[in-house]
Amino acid sequence: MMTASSPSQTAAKPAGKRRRRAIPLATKHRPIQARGQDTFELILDVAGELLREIGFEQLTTNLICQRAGLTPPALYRYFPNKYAVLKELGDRLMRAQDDEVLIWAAEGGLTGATFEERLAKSIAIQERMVAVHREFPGGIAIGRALRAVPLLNDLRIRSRDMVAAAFAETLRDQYPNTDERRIQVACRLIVELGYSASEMVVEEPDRDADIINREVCVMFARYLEHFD
Amino acid sequence: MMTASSPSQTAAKPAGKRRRRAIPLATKHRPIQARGQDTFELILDVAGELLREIGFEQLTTNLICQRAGLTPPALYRYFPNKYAVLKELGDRLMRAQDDEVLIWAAEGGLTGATFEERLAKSIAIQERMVAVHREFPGGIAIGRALRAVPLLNDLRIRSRDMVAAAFAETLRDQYPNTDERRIQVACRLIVELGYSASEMVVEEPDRDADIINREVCVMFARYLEHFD
DNA sequence: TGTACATCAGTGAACGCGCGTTCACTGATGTAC
DNA sequence: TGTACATCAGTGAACGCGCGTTCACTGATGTAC
Repeated sequence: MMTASSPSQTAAKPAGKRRRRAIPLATKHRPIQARGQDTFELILDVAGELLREIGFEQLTTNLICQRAGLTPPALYRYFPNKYAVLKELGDRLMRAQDDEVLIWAAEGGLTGATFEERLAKSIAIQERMVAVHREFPGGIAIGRALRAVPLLNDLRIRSRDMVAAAFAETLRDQYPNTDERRIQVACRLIVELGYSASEMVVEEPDRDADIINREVCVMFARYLEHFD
Repeated sequence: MMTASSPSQTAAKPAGKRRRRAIPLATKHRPIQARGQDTFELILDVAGELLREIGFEQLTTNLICQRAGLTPPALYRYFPNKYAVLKELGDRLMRAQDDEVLIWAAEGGLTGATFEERLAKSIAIQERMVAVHREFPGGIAIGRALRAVPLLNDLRIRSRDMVAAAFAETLRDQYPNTDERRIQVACRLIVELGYSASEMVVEEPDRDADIINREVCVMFARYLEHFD
């Protein structure tokens, strides 16, 4: 066997199922002084930049420090590991998305007298989502990481379900006779597919962004037309 | 500076943008004898298993070897690195999906006299996609990796576009007056969202799999109802 | 307005581990005659 | 049907690198009096 670090190895484990160590994600100290807050933000900025350049797999804490002009213990003061950095970035990206959606929902969401009006509102939020994703430094790589890393995926799903719940709230009035569970699933589905479509747009920037945004919204609108 | 491996370092690069080394993905030798083929398959099986257990980030060549009862050079004989293993798995998963869709398309695809008939056909293929994903060892983790690793993402997109092209072929007859570009985008979108929905089902197994499958197909069907 | 002190923030240098990779080698399989 | 040889397949052992992490320390900032 190659590794023998385990002290209490009783019977030779055939090919040990490595215990999935719980990766701590919480930030350690939040900075108190202004200088520390700058460093904290610098680390996140640099991490986003590096994510865009090399992707999250190649990302290491050492590399972040090097680029930021810090020594490792400085980063380590705030983040226990690179996943904590990713989580903070993921939190912020999700929150940025959530905020846009909640504002949009508070302003009426999908309500509109005609099909065209509702469609326009749907396209508006879809385009906002794409914009948020694009403007966020390293947004694409963060989006990918959110799907790929199980721990972060939970984050993504919580955000999506929260948005979906807010969306369901607005639909419930419009479709009072529709089964509650169906409304919920439909909302989760619409939000998930909306995210997918915006990632599709962001990942393939040359390819028909406007058509994709429009068509996916047409899809949602047609679906909701026949929803009850 | 921490690293100084570069011999011809002229002016101190401020914080060197690491050159993204091209990762070789092709398998090296394909095995010739039966024994070698078994080893090749064993490596892939074990890799799939490990992917399911620990995810692709924690996956290492050493770990695959250990679990498979091989020494590293045995793996290294066939695969230059873990990405090559992933690529082979990704190829196979994509091919399994493609095959299902192509068979389905050859058998008529979405054609049907009534809305209900077309919907049923759509649900059938959607459920097949979910099944393929589920039955494939490590399918979930492979799916995630396909999105997260840029090199593999290209693979995914090629597969999707191929499927979309086949799908477009069937739609072209039904909607002779529709703009060609719109047909293409719509097909890419439908395929992408179909994949997303099936991943959603696979990732959250307890949650309303049947409803999700049905609703996403209703969405597509309503959309296509008004497509021309 | 200045001094003493507590706390916050970051440094410099080093560590152990395990990952990817390689080398020279042995053993297994197939084939020519 | 057996032997010699070429090629395929896999081993054992080791390597260098860089990643995550820690230690004891210095310097910066804020605060009490």
